[in-house]
Amino acid sequence: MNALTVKPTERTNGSPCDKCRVRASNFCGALKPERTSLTQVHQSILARRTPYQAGEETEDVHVICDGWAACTVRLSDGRRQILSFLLPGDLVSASALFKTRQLFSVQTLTDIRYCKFSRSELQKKLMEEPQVFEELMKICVAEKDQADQLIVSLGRRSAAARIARLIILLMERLSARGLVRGQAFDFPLRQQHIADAVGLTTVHVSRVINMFRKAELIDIAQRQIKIISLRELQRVADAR
Amino acid sequence: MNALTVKPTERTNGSPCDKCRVRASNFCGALKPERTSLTQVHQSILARRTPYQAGEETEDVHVICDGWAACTVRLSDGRRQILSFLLPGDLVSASALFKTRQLFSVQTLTDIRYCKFSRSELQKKLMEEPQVFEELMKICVAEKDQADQLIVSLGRRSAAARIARLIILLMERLSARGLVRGQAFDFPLRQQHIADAVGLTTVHVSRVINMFRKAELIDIAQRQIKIISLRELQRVADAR
DNA sequence: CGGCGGATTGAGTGCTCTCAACAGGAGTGG
DNA sequence: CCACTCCTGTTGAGAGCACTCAATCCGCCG
Repeated sequence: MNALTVKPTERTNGSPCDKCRVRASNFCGALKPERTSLTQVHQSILARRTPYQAGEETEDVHVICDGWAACTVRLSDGRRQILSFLLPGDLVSASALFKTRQLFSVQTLTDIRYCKFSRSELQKKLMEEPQVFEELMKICVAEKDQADQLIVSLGRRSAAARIARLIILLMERLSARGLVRGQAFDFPLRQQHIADAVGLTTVHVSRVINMFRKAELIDIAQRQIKIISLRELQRVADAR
Repeated sequence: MNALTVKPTERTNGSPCDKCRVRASNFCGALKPERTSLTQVHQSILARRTPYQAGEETEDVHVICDGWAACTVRLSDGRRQILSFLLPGDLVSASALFKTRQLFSVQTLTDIRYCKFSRSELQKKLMEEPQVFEELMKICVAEKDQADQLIVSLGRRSAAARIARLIILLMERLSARGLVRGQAFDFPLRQQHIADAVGLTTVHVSRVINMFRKAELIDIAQRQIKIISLRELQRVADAR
Protein backbone atom coordinates (compact mmCIF):
# COMPACT_ATOMS: atom_id res chain seq x y z
CA MET A 1 0.00 0.00 0.00
CA ASN A 2 1.24 3.40 -0.91
CA ALA A 3 1.30 5.43 2.29
CA LEU A 4 0.64 8.63 0.40
CA THR A 5 -2.74 7.51 -0.78
CA VAL A 6 -3.80 5.92 2.47
CA LYS A 7 -5.46 7.83 5.23
CA PRO A 8 -5.30 5.61 8.30
CA THR A 9 -8.18 5.92 10.69
CA GLU A 10 -8.72 4.13 13.93
CA ARG A 11 -7.81 0.65 15.00
CA THR A 12 -10.46 -1.58 16.52
CA ASN A 13 -10.49 -4.99 18.08
CA GLY A 14 -13.25 -7.50 18.43
CA SER A 15 -15.92 -5.73 16.44
CA PRO A 16 -15.11 -6.57 12.87
CA CYS A 17 -15.95 -4.24 10.12
CA ASP A 18 -18.56 -2.28 11.99
CA LYS A 19 -17.98 0.43 9.45
CA CYS A 20 -19.11 -1.63 6.51
CA ARG A 21 -21.87 -0.01 4.58
CA VAL A 22 -23.03 -3.53 3.87
CA ARG A 23 -23.42 -6.13 6.57
CA ALA A 24 -25.14 -9.06 4.95
CA SER A 25 -23.91 -11.84 2.69
CA ASN A 26 -20.25 -11.06 2.66
CA PHE A 27 -17.04 -12.23 4.22
CA CYS A 28 -16.97 -9.46 6.76
CA GLY A 29 -20.39 -10.56 7.91
CA ALA A 30 -19.02 -14.01 8.75
CA LEU A 31 -16.52 -12.49 11.18
CA LYS A 32 -19.09 -11.92 13.86
CA PRO A 33 -17.97 -9.92 16.89
CA GLU A 34 -18.75 -12.69 19.34
CA ARG A 35 -16.20 -15.09 17.94
CA THR A 36 -13.53 -12.90 16.48
CA SER A 37 -10.52 -11.40 18.11
CA LEU A 38 -9.07 -10.30 14.83
CA THR A 39 -7.04 -7.16 14.63
CA GLN A 40 -8.38 -4.88 12.00
CA VAL A 41 -7.51 -1.50 10.67
CA HIS A 42 -9.93 0.74 8.87
CA GLN A 43 -8.53 3.04 6.24
CA SER A 44 -9.64 5.04 3.25
CA ILE A 45 -8.24 6.00 -0.13
CA LEU A 46 -9.20 8.51 -2.77
CA ALA A 47 -10.65 7.62 -6.13
CA ARG A 48 -8.35 6.89 -9.07
CA ARG A 49 -5.49 5.49 -7.05
CA THR A 50 -3.69 2.20 -7.29
CA PRO A 51 -3.42 1.02 -3.69
CA TYR A 52 -2.03 -2.33 -4.77
CA GLN A 53 0.36 -2.88 -7.65
CA ALA A 54 0.59 -6.32 -9.29
CA GLY A 55 3.46 -8.33 -7.87
CA GLU A 56 3.90 -6.38 -4.64
CA GLU A 57 4.15 -8.36 -1.45
CA THR A 58 1.45 -7.90 1.21
CA GLU A 59 0.91 -9.11 4.75
CA ASP A 60 -2.73 -8.15 4.80
CA VAL A 61 -6.08 -9.07 3.38
CA HIS A 62 -8.57 -6.35 2.51
CA VAL A 63 -12.32 -6.00 2.53
CA ILE A 64 -14.07 -3.11 0.81
CA CYS A 65 -16.36 -1.31 3.24
CA ASP A 66 -17.63 1.36 0.92
CA GLY A 67 -16.94 2.47 -2.63
CA TRP A 68 -15.97 0.74 -5.87
CA ALA A 69 -12.63 -0.62 -7.01
CA ALA A 70 -11.38 -2.97 -9.72
CA CYS A 71 -8.83 -5.72 -10.18
CA THR A 72 -6.87 -4.79 -13.30
CA VAL A 73 -4.10 -6.14 -15.49
CA ARG A 74 -2.07 -3.82 -17.68
CA LEU A 75 -0.28 -5.05 -20.80
CA SER A 76 3.09 -3.75 -21.91
CA ASP A 77 1.52 -1.59 -24.63
CA GLY A 78 -0.78 0.15 -22.18
CA ARG A 79 -3.98 -1.76 -22.84
CA ARG A 80 -5.84 -2.72 -19.69
CA GLN A 81 -8.17 -5.56 -18.77
CA ILE A 82 -10.43 -5.35 -15.75
CA LEU A 83 -10.84 -8.78 -14.17
CA SER A 84 -13.58 -7.83 -11.77
CA PHE A 85 -15.21 -4.94 -9.98
CA LEU A 86 -15.00 -4.81 -6.20
CA LEU A 87 -18.21 -3.63 -4.55
CA PRO A 88 -19.00 -2.72 -0.94
CA GLY A 89 -18.61 -5.83 1.20
CA ASP A 90 -16.26 -7.63 -1.19
CA LEU A 91 -13.12 -9.40 -0.11
CA VAL A 92 -10.47 -8.02 -2.43
CA SER A 93 -9.46 -11.49 -3.52
CA ALA A 94 -9.74 -14.89 -1.93
CA SER A 95 -6.30 -15.65 -3.36
CA ALA A 96 -4.86 -12.95 -1.11
CA LEU A 97 -5.42 -15.29 1.81
CA PHE A 98 -3.12 -17.91 0.32
CA LYS A 99 -0.39 -16.02 -1.47
CA THR A 100 1.40 -12.76 -0.87
CA ARG A 101 1.63 -11.54 -4.48
CA GLN A 102 -1.20 -11.12 -6.95
CA LEU A 103 -0.95 -10.86 -10.71
CA PHE A 104 -3.45 -8.01 -10.84
CA SER A 105 -3.38 -4.48 -9.49
CA VAL A 106 -6.21 -2.90 -7.51
CA GLN A 107 -7.46 0.49 -8.68
CA THR A 108 -10.05 2.60 -6.90
CA LEU A 109 -12.93 3.99 -8.96
CA THR A 110 -14.45 6.03 -6.16
CA ASP A 111 -13.23 7.06 -2.75
CA ILE A 112 -12.95 3.87 -0.75
CA ARG A 113 -13.22 2.82 2.85
CA TYR A 114 -11.75 -0.56 3.54
CA CYS A 115 -10.79 -2.88 6.34
CA LYS A 116 -7.46 -4.63 6.72
CA PHE A 117 -6.89 -8.02 8.36
CA SER A 118 -3.65 -9.83 9.03
CA ARG A 119 -3.35 -12.74 6.62
CA SER A 120 -1.78 -15.05 9.18
CA GLU A 121 -4.37 -14.26 11.84
CA LEU A 122 -7.17 -14.80 9.36
CA GLN A 123 -5.65 -18.06 8.17
CA LYS A 124 -5.58 -19.35 11.72
CA LYS A 125 -9.16 -18.23 12.28
CA LEU A 126 -10.06 -20.09 9.12
CA MET A 127 -8.96 -23.42 10.55
CA GLU A 128 -10.57 -22.81 13.91
CA GLU A 129 -13.95 -21.56 12.75
CA PRO A 130 -15.75 -23.84 10.31
CA GLN A 131 -18.23 -21.10 9.52
CA VAL A 132 -15.50 -18.71 8.50
CA PHE A 133 -13.96 -21.45 6.40
CA GLU A 134 -17.33 -22.19 4.84
CA GLU A 135 -17.83 -18.54 4.00
CA LEU A 136 -14.42 -18.23 2.42
CA MET A 137 -14.93 -21.28 0.26
CA LYS A 138 -18.21 -19.81 -0.95
CA ILE A 139 -16.31 -16.69 -1.99
CA CYS A 140 -13.67 -18.77 -3.78
CA VAL A 141 -16.35 -20.59 -5.73
CA ALA A 142 -18.21 -17.38 -6.52
CA GLU A 143 -15.04 -15.68 -7.77
CA LYS A 144 -14.26 -18.61 -10.03
CA ASP A 145 -17.83 -18.77 -11.36
CA GLN A 146 -17.74 -15.08 -12.13
CA ALA A 147 -14.42 -15.43 -13.92
CA ASP A 148 -15.81 -18.33 -15.94
CA GLN A 149 -18.85 -16.33 -16.94
CA LEU A 150 -16.63 -13.49 -18.07
CA ILE A 151 -14.58 -15.92 -20.15
CA VAL A 152 -17.73 -17.07 -21.92
CA SER A 153 -18.77 -13.47 -22.53
CA LEU A 154 -15.41 -12.40 -23.90
CA GLY A 155 -14.96 -15.53 -25.95
CA ARG A 156 -18.36 -15.94 -27.49
CA ARG A 157 -20.69 -12.97 -27.04
CA SER A 158 -21.29 -9.77 -28.98
CA ALA A 159 -20.38 -6.33 -27.70
CA ALA A 160 -23.99 -5.51 -26.82
CA ALA A 161 -24.49 -8.81 -24.97
CA ARG A 162 -21.30 -8.33 -22.97
CA ILE A 163 -22.27 -4.85 -21.84
CA ALA A 164 -25.83 -5.87 -21.04
CA ARG A 165 -24.51 -8.77 -18.97
CA LEU A 166 -22.11 -6.54 -17.09
CA ILE A 167 -24.91 -4.19 -16.14
CA ILE A 168 -27.22 -7.01 -15.06
CA LEU A 169 -24.47 -8.68 -13.05
CA LEU A 170 -23.65 -5.45 -11.25
CA MET A 171 -27.31 -4.93 -10.44
CA GLU A 172 -27.62 -8.44 -9.04
CA ARG A 173 -24.52 -8.08 -6.90
CA LEU A 174 -25.59 -4.68 -5.58
CA SER A 175 -29.12 -5.89 -5.06
CA ALA A 176 -27.90 -8.70 -2.81
CA ARG A 177 -26.29 -5.96 -0.71
CA GLY A 178 -29.39 -3.81 -0.58
CA LEU A 179 -27.85 -1.09 -2.71
CA VAL A 180 -30.48 -1.01 -5.45
CA ARG A 181 -33.51 1.28 -5.15
CA GLY A 182 -36.24 0.27 -7.53
CA GLN A 183 -34.25 -0.49 -10.64
CA ALA A 184 -31.70 2.26 -10.08
CA PHE A 185 -28.31 2.28 -8.42
CA ASP A 186 -25.03 4.18 -8.13
CA PHE A 187 -22.96 3.72 -11.25
CA PRO A 188 -19.52 5.32 -10.95
CA LEU A 189 -18.10 3.50 -14.00
CA ARG A 190 -16.65 5.58 -16.82
CA GLN A 191 -17.05 4.17 -20.31
CA GLN A 192 -13.34 3.43 -20.15
CA HIS A 193 -14.00 1.04 -17.25
CA ILE A 194 -16.78 -0.71 -19.11
CA ALA A 195 -14.56 -1.02 -22.17
CA ASP A 196 -11.71 -2.52 -20.16
CA ALA A 197 -14.06 -4.90 -18.38
CA VAL A 198 -15.66 -6.34 -21.50
CA GLY A 199 -12.75 -6.12 -23.92
CA LEU A 200 -13.92 -3.28 -26.15
CA THR A 201 -12.91 0.29 -26.95
CA THR A 202 -14.49 3.35 -25.35
CA VAL A 203 -15.72 4.47 -28.76
CA HIS A 204 -17.65 1.30 -29.27
CA VAL A 205 -18.97 1.26 -25.71
CA SER A 206 -20.31 4.75 -26.28
CA ARG A 207 -22.16 3.62 -29.39
CA VAL A 208 -23.65 0.56 -27.71
CA ILE A 209 -24.71 2.45 -24.59
CA ASN A 210 -26.44 5.02 -26.77
CA MET A 211 -28.20 2.22 -28.63
CA PHE A 212 -29.42 0.99 -25.24
CA ARG A 213 -30.57 4.48 -24.35
CA LYS A 214 -32.41 4.98 -27.59
CA ALA A 215 -34.03 1.56 -27.23
CA GLU A 216 -35.10 2.68 -23.75
CA LEU A 217 -33.37 -0.18 -21.98
CA ILE A 218 -31.41 1.94 -19.53
CA ASP A 219 -30.79 5.49 -18.50
CA ILE A 220 -27.40 6.63 -17.27
CA ALA A 221 -26.88 10.10 -15.85
CA GLN A 222 -25.22 11.76 -12.88
CA ARG A 223 -23.28 8.57 -12.08
CA GLN A 224 -26.55 6.72 -11.61
CA ILE A 225 -28.07 4.05 -13.77
CA LYS A 226 -31.72 3.13 -14.05
CA ILE A 227 -32.77 -0.10 -15.70
CA ILE A 228 -35.88 0.79 -17.64
CA SER A 229 -36.59 -2.61 -19.15
CA LEU A 230 -34.80 -5.45 -17.41
CA ARG A 231 -36.62 -7.98 -19.57
CA GLU A 232 -35.37 -6.41 -22.79
CA LEU A 233 -31.88 -5.98 -21.38
CA GLN A 234 -31.82 -9.67 -20.55
CA ARG A 235 -32.90 -10.47 -24.09
CA VAL A 236 -29.93 -8.49 -25.40
CA ALA A 237 -27.66 -10.25 -22.88
CA ASP A 238 -28.71 -13.64 -24.19
CA ALA A 239 -28.86 -12.78 -27.88
CA ARG A 240 -26.08 -13.69 -30.20
CA MET B 1 -22.21 -39.72 -15.09
CA ASN B 2 -23.71 -41.58 -17.97
CA ALA B 3 -23.34 -45.26 -17.20
CA LEU B 4 -23.06 -46.11 -20.88
CA THR B 5 -19.86 -44.20 -21.31
CA VAL B 6 -18.27 -45.31 -18.08
CA LYS B 7 -16.32 -48.51 -17.81
CA PRO B 8 -15.88 -49.17 -14.10
CA THR B 9 -12.68 -50.88 -13.13
CA GLU B 10 -11.55 -51.93 -9.71
CA ARG B 11 -12.04 -50.34 -6.33
CA THR B 12 -9.03 -49.72 -4.15
CA ASN B 13 -8.52 -48.46 -0.65
CA GLY B 14 -5.55 -46.81 0.95
CA SER B 15 -3.39 -46.45 -2.12
CA PRO B 16 -4.63 -43.31 -3.74
CA CYS B 17 -4.40 -42.89 -7.42
CA ASP B 18 -1.72 -45.46 -7.97
CA LYS B 19 -2.85 -45.54 -11.56
CA CYS B 20 -2.06 -41.93 -12.23
CA ARG B 21 0.24 -41.48 -15.15
CA VAL B 22 1.53 -38.45 -13.28
CA ARG B 23 2.50 -38.56 -9.63
CA ALA B 24 4.14 -35.25 -8.92
CA SER B 25 2.77 -31.79 -8.26
CA ASN B 26 -0.90 -32.57 -8.28
CA PHE B 27 -3.72 -33.04 -5.86
CA CYS B 28 -3.59 -36.80 -6.11
CA GLY B 29 0.02 -36.65 -5.05
CA ALA B 30 -0.95 -34.95 -1.79
CA LEU B 31 -3.15 -37.87 -0.84
CA LYS B 32 -0.28 -40.03 0.23
CA PRO B 33 -1.08 -43.65 1.00
CA GLU B 34 0.25 -43.50 4.54
CA ARG B 35 -2.34 -41.02 5.73
CA THR B 36 -5.32 -41.63 3.56
CA SER B 37 -8.12 -44.07 4.04
CA LEU B 38 -10.10 -42.57 1.22
CA THR B 39 -12.32 -44.75 -0.85
CA GLN B 40 -11.52 -44.35 -4.49
CA VAL B 41 -12.82 -45.81 -7.67
CA HIS B 42 -10.86 -45.89 -10.89
CA GLN B 43 -12.80 -45.70 -14.11
CA SER B 44 -12.30 -44.90 -17.75
CA ILE B 45 -14.28 -43.22 -20.50
CA LEU B 46 -13.91 -43.02 -24.23
CA ALA B 47 -12.96 -39.90 -26.13
CA ARG B 48 -15.62 -37.44 -27.25
CA ARG B 49 -18.05 -38.09 -24.42
CA THR B 50 -19.65 -35.76 -21.93
CA PRO B 51 -19.25 -37.54 -18.59
CA TYR B 52 -20.58 -34.52 -16.72
CA GLN B 53 -23.35 -32.25 -17.91
CA ALA B 54 -23.60 -28.70 -16.54
CA GLY B 55 -26.07 -28.49 -13.68
CA GLU B 56 -26.12 -32.18 -12.80
CA GLU B 57 -25.74 -33.12 -9.16
CA THR B 58 -22.70 -35.15 -8.12
CA GLU B 59 -21.53 -36.83 -4.93
CA ASP B 60 -17.99 -37.28 -6.17
CA VAL B 61 -14.86 -35.39 -7.00
CA HIS B 62 -12.72 -36.49 -9.93
CA VAL B 63 -9.04 -36.50 -10.75
CA ILE B 64 -7.78 -37.16 -14.27
CA CYS B 65 -5.26 -40.01 -14.25
CA ASP B 66 -4.55 -40.12 -17.95
CA GLY B 67 -5.87 -38.39 -21.06
CA TRP B 68 -7.21 -34.94 -21.87
CA ALA B 69 -10.61 -33.40 -21.15
CA ALA B 70 -12.11 -29.93 -21.11
CA CYS B 71 -14.50 -27.85 -19.05
CA THR B 72 -16.97 -26.39 -21.52
CA VAL B 73 -19.97 -24.09 -21.62
CA ARG B 74 -22.47 -24.26 -24.44
CA LEU B 75 -24.67 -21.30 -25.42
CA SER B 76 -28.24 -21.64 -26.57
CA ASP B 77 -27.27 -21.09 -30.21
CA GLY B 78 -24.73 -23.91 -30.16
CA ARG B 79 -21.56 -21.90 -29.75
CA ARG B 80 -19.16 -23.34 -27.21
CA GLN B 81 -16.52 -21.88 -24.90
CA ILE B 82 -13.83 -24.03 -23.36
CA LEU B 83 -12.95 -22.73 -19.90
CA SER B 84 -9.92 -24.93 -19.37
CA PHE B 85 -8.24 -28.11 -20.48
CA LEU B 86 -7.86 -30.92 -17.98
CA LEU B 87 -4.51 -32.72 -18.19
CA PRO B 88 -3.24 -35.86 -16.50
CA GLY B 89 -3.06 -35.26 -12.76
CA ASP B 90 -5.62 -32.45 -12.73
CA LEU B 91 -8.43 -32.19 -10.23
CA VAL B 92 -11.50 -31.68 -12.39
CA SER B 93 -12.43 -28.55 -10.49
CA ALA B 94 -11.69 -27.30 -7.02
CA SER B 95 -15.25 -25.98 -6.92
CA ALA B 96 -16.50 -29.56 -7.09
CA LEU B 97 -15.34 -30.00 -3.51
CA PHE B 98 -17.65 -27.26 -2.29
CA LYS B 99 -20.74 -27.47 -4.43
CA THR B 100 -22.65 -30.28 -6.07
CA ARG B 101 -23.50 -28.56 -9.37
CA GLN B 102 -21.15 -26.91 -11.80
CA LEU B 103 -22.00 -24.41 -14.49
CA PHE B 104 -19.75 -26.14 -17.02
CA SER B 105 -19.84 -29.57 -18.62
CA VAL B 106 -16.85 -31.89 -18.85
CA GLN B 107 -16.04 -33.34 -22.26
CA THR B 108 -13.34 -35.89 -22.96
CA LEU B 109 -10.92 -35.19 -25.80
CA THR B 110 -9.12 -38.52 -25.60
CA ASP B 111 -9.86 -41.76 -23.81
CA ILE B 112 -9.60 -40.99 -20.14
CA ARG B 113 -8.69 -42.81 -16.97
CA TYR B 114 -9.80 -41.04 -13.86
CA CYS B 115 -10.17 -41.52 -10.15
CA LYS B 116 -13.28 -40.79 -8.13
CA PHE B 117 -13.36 -39.64 -4.49
CA SER B 118 -16.32 -39.06 -2.24
CA ARG B 119 -16.82 -35.34 -1.74
CA SER B 120 -17.81 -35.68 1.90
CA GLU B 121 -14.87 -37.95 2.73
CA LEU B 122 -12.49 -35.61 1.01
CA GLN B 123 -13.95 -32.59 2.76
CA LYS B 124 -13.37 -34.25 6.11
CA LYS B 125 -9.84 -35.16 5.14
CA LEU B 126 -9.34 -31.56 4.19
CA MET B 127 -9.98 -30.34 7.70
CA GLU B 128 -7.90 -33.07 9.30
CA GLU B 129 -4.83 -32.86 7.09
CA PRO B 130 -3.29 -29.42 6.77
CA GLN B 131 -1.13 -30.59 3.88
CA VAL B 132 -4.15 -31.72 1.92
CA PHE B 133 -5.80 -28.40 2.69
CA GLU B 134 -2.69 -26.55 1.61
CA GLU B 135 -2.55 -28.45 -1.66
CA LEU B 136 -6.19 -27.77 -2.41
CA MET B 137 -5.83 -24.05 -1.80
CA LYS B 138 -2.88 -24.03 -4.17
CA ILE B 139 -5.11 -25.56 -6.80
CA CYS B 140 -7.85 -23.01 -6.13
CA VAL B 141 -5.40 -20.18 -6.57
CA ALA B 142 -3.91 -21.71 -9.71
CA GLU B 143 -7.33 -22.22 -11.26
CA LYS B 144 -8.25 -18.62 -10.59
CA ASP B 145 -4.94 -17.32 -11.95
CA GLN B 146 -5.39 -19.34 -15.11
CA ALA B 147 -8.92 -18.05 -15.54
CA ASP B 148 -7.69 -14.48 -15.05
CA GLN B 149 -4.98 -14.96 -17.66
CA LEU B 150 -7.54 -16.27 -20.11
CA ILE B 151 -9.73 -13.24 -19.45
CA VAL B 152 -6.84 -10.96 -20.34
CA SER B 153 -6.15 -12.96 -23.51
CA LEU B 154 -9.75 -12.96 -24.67
CA GLY B 155 -10.30 -9.34 -23.76
CA ARG B 156 -7.16 -7.74 -25.07
CA ARG B 157 -5.00 -9.97 -27.25
CA SER B 158 -4.93 -10.77 -30.96
CA ALA B 159 -5.84 -14.15 -32.39
CA ALA B 160 -2.21 -15.10 -32.94
CA ALA B 161 -1.20 -14.09 -29.41
CA ARG B 162 -4.07 -16.07 -27.87
CA ILE B 163 -3.17 -19.23 -29.75
CA ALA B 164 0.53 -18.85 -29.02
CA ARG B 165 -0.25 -18.41 -25.33
CA LEU B 166 -2.47 -21.46 -25.26
CA ILE B 167 0.29 -23.60 -26.75
CA ILE B 168 2.92 -22.24 -24.36
CA LEU B 169 0.64 -22.70 -21.35
CA LEU B 170 -0.09 -26.30 -22.31
CA MET B 171 3.60 -26.98 -22.72
CA GLU B 172 4.37 -25.51 -19.30
CA ARG B 173 1.64 -27.51 -17.62
CA LEU B 174 2.67 -30.75 -19.31
CA SER B 175 6.31 -30.03 -18.64
CA ALA B 176 5.65 -29.78 -14.90
CA ARG B 177 4.21 -33.28 -15.18
CA GLY B 178 7.15 -34.66 -17.11
CA LEU B 179 5.11 -35.15 -20.26
CA VAL B 180 7.27 -33.06 -22.61
CA ARG B 181 10.16 -34.68 -24.51
CA GLY B 182 12.52 -32.07 -25.84
CA GLN B 183 10.11 -29.45 -27.11
CA ALA B 184 7.51 -31.97 -28.29
CA PHE B 185 4.43 -33.39 -26.64
CA ASP B 186 1.11 -35.13 -27.29
CA PHE B 187 -1.38 -32.72 -28.77
CA PRO B 188 -4.82 -34.27 -29.16
CA LEU B 189 -6.59 -30.93 -29.71
CA ARG B 190 -8.61 -30.47 -32.87
CA GLN B 191 -8.66 -26.98 -34.31
CA GLN B 192 -12.24 -26.81 -33.09
CA HIS B 193 -10.97 -27.17 -29.50
CA ILE B 194 -8.41 -24.44 -29.97
CA ALA B 195 -11.07 -22.19 -31.49
CA ASP B 196 -13.45 -22.77 -28.59
CA ALA B 197 -10.69 -22.23 -26.04
CA VAL B 198 -9.52 -18.88 -27.41
CA GLY B 199 -12.80 -17.51 -28.75
CA LEU B 200 -12.19 -17.81 -32.48
CA THR B 201 -13.56 -19.82 -35.41
CA THR B 202 -11.94 -22.97 -36.75
CA VAL B 203 -11.33 -21.27 -40.07
CA HIS B 204 -9.31 -18.54 -38.47
CA VAL B 205 -7.45 -20.95 -36.22
CA SER B 206 -6.43 -22.89 -39.31
CA ARG B 207 -5.04 -19.75 -40.92
CA VAL B 208 -3.09 -18.72 -37.83
CA ILE B 209 -1.69 -22.20 -37.22
CA ASN B 210 -0.50 -22.31 -40.82
CA MET B 211 1.12 -18.93 -40.38
CA PHE B 212 2.95 -20.39 -37.38
CA ARG B 213 3.97 -23.39 -39.45
CA LYS B 214 5.25 -21.29 -42.31
CA ALA B 215 7.13 -19.06 -39.88
CA GLU B 216 8.67 -22.26 -38.46
CA LEU B 217 7.44 -21.64 -34.95
CA ILE B 218 5.75 -24.99 -34.48
CA ASP B 219 5.06 -28.25 -36.22
CA ILE B 220 1.83 -30.15 -35.65
CA ALA B 221 1.34 -33.61 -37.09
CA GLN B 222 0.07 -36.99 -35.97
CA ARG B 223 -1.52 -35.49 -32.86
CA GLN B 224 1.90 -34.31 -31.72
CA ILE B 225 3.23 -30.80 -31.52
CA LYS B 226 6.84 -29.72 -31.64
CA ILE B 227 7.84 -26.22 -30.62
CA ILE B 228 10.53 -25.25 -33.08
CA SER B 229 11.20 -21.75 -31.78
CA LEU B 230 9.91 -21.12 -28.28
CA ARG B 231 11.53 -17.70 -28.24
CA GLU B 232 9.69 -16.57 -31.35
CA LEU B 233 6.46 -18.13 -30.15
CA GLN B 234 6.78 -16.16 -26.93
CA ARG B 235 7.32 -13.00 -28.95
CA VAL B 236 4.07 -13.63 -30.77
CA ALA B 237 2.35 -14.37 -27.45
CA ASP B 238 3.40 -10.99 -26.08
CA ALA B 239 2.86 -8.96 -29.23
CA ARG B 240 -0.20 -6.86 -29.70
C1' DC C 1 -16.03 -47.32 -52.51
C1' DG C 2 -18.66 -44.10 -49.75
C1' DG C 3 -18.98 -41.69 -45.54
C1' DC C 4 -17.16 -39.08 -41.83
C1' DG C 5 -14.33 -36.00 -39.16
C1' DG C 6 -11.05 -32.65 -39.74
C1' DA C 7 -8.25 -29.20 -42.20
C1' DT C 8 -7.56 -25.90 -45.90
C1' DT C 9 -8.57 -22.19 -48.97
C1' DG C 10 -11.09 -18.36 -51.37
C1' DA C 11 -14.36 -14.67 -51.62
C1' DG C 12 -17.06 -11.52 -49.52
C1' DT C 13 -19.00 -9.41 -45.30
C1' DG C 14 -19.33 -7.04 -41.03
C1' DC C 15 -18.32 -6.05 -36.34
C1' DT C 16 -15.27 -3.55 -33.97
C1' DC C 17 -11.15 -0.72 -34.16
C1' DT C 18 -8.38 3.46 -35.25
C1' DC C 19 -7.98 8.10 -36.01
C1' DA C 20 -9.69 12.44 -35.44
C1' DA C 21 -12.53 16.26 -34.38
C1' DC C 22 -15.55 18.26 -31.19
C1' DA C 23 -18.68 19.23 -27.21
C1' DG C 24 -19.93 19.70 -22.41
C1' DG C 25 -18.91 19.84 -17.47
C1' DA C 26 -15.95 20.36 -13.56
C1' DG C 27 -12.20 22.27 -11.49
C1' DT C 28 -8.35 25.74 -11.30
C1' DG C 29 -5.99 29.87 -11.46
C1' DG C 30 -5.63 34.57 -12.68
C1' DC D 1 -15.85 36.25 -13.72
C1' DC D 2 -13.37 34.40 -17.42
C1' DA D 3 -9.90 31.60 -19.66
C1' DC D 4 -7.92 27.34 -19.49
C1' DT D 5 -7.27 22.51 -18.84
C1' DC D 6 -8.62 17.94 -17.90
C1' DC D 7 -11.80 14.39 -18.15
C1' DT D 8 -15.42 12.24 -20.35
C1' DG D 9 -18.46 11.23 -23.87
C1' DT D 10 -20.10 11.67 -28.86
C1' DT D 11 -19.85 11.27 -33.71
C1' DG D 12 -18.01 10.41 -38.50
C1' DA D 13 -15.09 8.16 -41.83
C1' DG D 14 -12.36 4.61 -43.09
C1' DA D 15 -9.74 0.37 -42.22
C1' DG D 16 -8.86 -4.28 -40.75
C1' DC D 17 -9.25 -8.42 -38.22
C1' DA D 18 -11.94 -12.11 -37.79
C1' DC D 19 -16.36 -14.12 -39.39
C1' DT D 20 -19.58 -16.53 -42.68
C1' DC D 21 -20.39 -19.32 -46.40
C1' DA D 22 -18.90 -22.65 -49.41
C1' DA D 23 -16.03 -25.67 -51.94
C1' DT D 24 -12.40 -28.91 -51.73
C1' DC D 25 -9.16 -32.09 -49.94
C1' DC D 26 -7.19 -35.57 -47.09
C1' DG D 27 -6.87 -39.62 -44.10
C1' DC D 28 -9.28 -43.14 -41.97
C1' DC D 29 -12.49 -46.75 -41.56
C1' DG D 30 -16.27 -49.82 -42.22
